[in-house]
Amino acid sequence: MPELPEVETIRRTLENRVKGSKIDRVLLYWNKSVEGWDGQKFEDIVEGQRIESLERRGKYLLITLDGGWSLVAHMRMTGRLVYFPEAQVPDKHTHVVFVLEAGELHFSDIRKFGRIKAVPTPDRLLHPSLKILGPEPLEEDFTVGYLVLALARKKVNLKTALLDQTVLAGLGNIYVDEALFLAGLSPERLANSLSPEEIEKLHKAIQTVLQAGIDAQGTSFRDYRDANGEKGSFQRELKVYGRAIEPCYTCGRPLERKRLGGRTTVFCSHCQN
DNA sequence: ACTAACCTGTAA
DNA sequence: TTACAGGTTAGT
Repeated sequence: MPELPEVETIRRTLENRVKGSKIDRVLLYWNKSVEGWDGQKFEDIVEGQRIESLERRGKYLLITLDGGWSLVAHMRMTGRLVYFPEAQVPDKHTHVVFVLEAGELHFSDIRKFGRIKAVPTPDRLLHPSLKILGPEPLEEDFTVGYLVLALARKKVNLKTALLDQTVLAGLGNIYVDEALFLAGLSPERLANSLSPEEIEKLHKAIQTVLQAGIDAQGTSFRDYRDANGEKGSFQRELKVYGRAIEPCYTCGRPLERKRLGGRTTVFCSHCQN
């Protein structure tokens, strides 16, 4: 579910709610949602620690605690982190409850793919799956020059290349399709076949779409909610994702649906070349 | 470079 | 009943 704009929105809304507060207790309802580093028990690591800061890297949320540990969370498809000011009876999909000094933080996940792992704070970015991530698309190290180099060595189609988190951290199925539409590029194009002008358009489109997603507080196509339990609004601005067969807003022709890189891809074969 | 696996819910 | 869903990883 959450891609970069959604995780960033969770980070921001959560920061307002829980930064500085102490985690008194951890209640586990489904053990596989959490892992403790080196087999240490998750609850023992976390209980009694205060939340110092919240960061995001790609689609990962990093919650740093004051006792030398950090929580690395990934929501995968349907994970949510929602804050409640008052104690709440956990619903059937809530797998972890963090009881805070004031209020509770509930991790719920219908499909149970999401994970929260406790790691020593200095190692939080060295975790294998984080270490391999490409640059942050909205930071300065994501330059046109970088994208030129990164795409040059990919022998796959554009859709597959942009979903690859080692190329760029944080794009998922929604925002890749939207960025490619905005850039006027076909998802079927070979990643190493783009002209410098096309790469520049793509670079711009990726940043524009992600920033718009953040500004809209994410895309609530179905399950996504922020830390206040609120929906985002970017679903109202989607040009192609979820619109297969429907008319292209630019040319009126029906949008195409194809499976690329193992994911459903929607695009306009007339406007995207 | 594809596919299955991890899971549950919803819609066709 | 089957297909499919904002993701990642471990197998061919």
